[in-house]
Amino acid sequence: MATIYEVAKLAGVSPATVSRVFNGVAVSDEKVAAVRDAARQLKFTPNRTARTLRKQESEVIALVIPDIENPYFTELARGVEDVAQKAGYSVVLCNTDSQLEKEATYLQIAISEHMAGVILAAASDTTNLDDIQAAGRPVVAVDRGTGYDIDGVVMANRTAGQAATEHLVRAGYRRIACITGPQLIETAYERAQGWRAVVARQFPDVDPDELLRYSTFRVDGGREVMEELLALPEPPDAVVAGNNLLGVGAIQVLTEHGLTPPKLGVAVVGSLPFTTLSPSAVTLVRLPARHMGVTAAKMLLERIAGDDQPARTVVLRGELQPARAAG
Amino acid sequence: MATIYEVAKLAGVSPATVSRVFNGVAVSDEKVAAVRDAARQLKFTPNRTARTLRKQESEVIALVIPDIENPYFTELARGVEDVAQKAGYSVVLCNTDSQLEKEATYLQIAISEHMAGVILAAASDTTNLDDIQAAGRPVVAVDRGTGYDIDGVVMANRTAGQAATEHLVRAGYRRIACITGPQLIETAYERAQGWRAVVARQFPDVDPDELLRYSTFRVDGGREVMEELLALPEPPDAVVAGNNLLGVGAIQVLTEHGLTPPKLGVAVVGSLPFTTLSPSAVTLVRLPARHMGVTAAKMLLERIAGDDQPARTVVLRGELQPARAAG
DNA sequence: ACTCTATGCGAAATCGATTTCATGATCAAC
DNA sequence: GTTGATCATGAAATCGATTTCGCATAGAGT
Repeated sequence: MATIYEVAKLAGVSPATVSRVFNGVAVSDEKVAAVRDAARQLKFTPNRTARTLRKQESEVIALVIPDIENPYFTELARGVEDVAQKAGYSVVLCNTDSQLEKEATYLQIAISEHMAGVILAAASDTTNLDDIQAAGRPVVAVDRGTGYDIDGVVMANRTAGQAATEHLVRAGYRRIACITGPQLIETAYERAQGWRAVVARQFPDVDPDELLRYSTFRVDGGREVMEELLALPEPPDAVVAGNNLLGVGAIQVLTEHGLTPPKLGVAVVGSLPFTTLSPSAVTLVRLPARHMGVTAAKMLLERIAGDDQPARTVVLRGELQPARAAG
Repeated sequence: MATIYEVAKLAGVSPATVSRVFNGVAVSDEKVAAVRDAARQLKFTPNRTARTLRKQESEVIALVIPDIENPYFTELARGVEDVAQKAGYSVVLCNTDSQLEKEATYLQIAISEHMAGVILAAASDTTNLDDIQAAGRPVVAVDRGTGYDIDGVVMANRTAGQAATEHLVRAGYRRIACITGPQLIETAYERAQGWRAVVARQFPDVDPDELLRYSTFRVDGGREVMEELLALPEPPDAVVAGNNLLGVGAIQVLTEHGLTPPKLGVAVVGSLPFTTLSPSAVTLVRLPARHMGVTAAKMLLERIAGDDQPARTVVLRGELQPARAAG
């Protein structure tokens, strides 16, 4: 690859002038022409590494997420990418598998690669952001909080859990279970709290804890606890799934048991983009994951540009999509 | 962030020695201790940008794919990530949306950021790799060829299409359609060719072109052409879907029409990780996407390490998973 | 005892861009 | 016509690591 020096020599100017041409600083028309010409001839592309080293900032943002195989997060990623790309930034997608150690590694890399900023769906609320804050890199939290006072975009989880449950109540179900993710993950906990509030009000004689299951936010987790629920002496007649993958797992198990929804009512907090049930027999509270990504990316870009207003938290609401009777 | 100079000063050695300590070059025990001590005190992390500039190579590899929202590619990404991460590399995930222009931009970035190599699922077979080859960066093709003589990992697409179709024949279906991706994408074309071979042999009186539909590799594409097929004067009694998303779209439409498989036979080339049909009424030819990622990453790492044997192509076979009778 | 090699280590060059600083030219104002 | 401001431009410093080069010391070989 040609360097700025070679371009300078061919154009008969100094390297400084070449740099100025490419950065929009005032240069006489004739030199601009000469430089552009030389650059074209040599197929010059500025070396981003050198530029980053000198400017102490790169046009790369890190998106750190716990599970790249979850469509919820890829949809989020998609939103981030669209905004970033338009602004001339590229996105490094970092998959942590919910492991704090992997997450810490990626955050270190973000620092030592001088990345412009980080969008983080934290593996846990004990994630340590001291170093990256000390490095002055902006961080925007998505989906979950971080324990730091930083910008964030989250879903209205409690409301979503509530809406899902209420809809099942309206549909006539009387014994509504809930399966959700790890208790330590706030999204899992809050959605369950939404469910709990409705159940406690509507069915005061039911012991909520019997019908509540914490699991992983994965398909196999959903399968496992759904089996447990069905094996109860008095099984539920409906279930609220705390995220998309749990929903998939639960529905799989139900189908295996001949309890295809709506025989047993199912409401999912999240979307099922690849479901083959259609028109859906399942109630969804669709979460605007892509919109979350877009919002977070915009906020991050503002911070990168130097905005230092107090930290903001944006809360996005899910949208109830009621089950239609199966066709 | 502390620099190597500050560490050197605190440890009472030269910056060169600090560098040597961190790169495993011979240094006396006492100086090693002093340097490590100083580094710990200052929380020193080497600046990767400076290192990349000097070494002309970074520990980052680019994974360029056409659709990050397709679980097939995220599974692939997962395989790449696992291998890369273990080898100390991080992965930049670049989503091209099958647009040559976006793809070209990302390839330029890979060059100008001195990335160690690229794993590429090309947007089209006209992708231009001249620049990146001139830059001496290794490229491994995945899923699809590139028109260049480089390492690659592909699926046995024709065989997969054939296996899917043959299974439908064995299951008694007589009028088997095929929906696949854009004709210009070799995976789409080859899978259709597999289908065509079987149909031509088994049902010589059928005009294959009437039952073959090229579309996009997306859910809406599958929906659209499935509707078309059902509207035929003489509709098919089974269909082969050329990838996972087409399969999802097709099954959605079938469900809407009350033709839930196996009423109308469905075989999909690919996996349906988030399907809610279970035990599946759908025949799958599962493609080892993750394995493809692992293989490609290993090949790339070998090239990065300097291996210059002739280009290799690895072909992976799908695995037939017959539909079980619905429970 | 006298080379000869090996080894540890610091000084300085290097990677390729950006940016500061100094210089000379141009032009307006009084 | 002198002063001052503005502007284009080049030389050189800078970002922070790695690496070459050369020197000094230590140990091996004859």
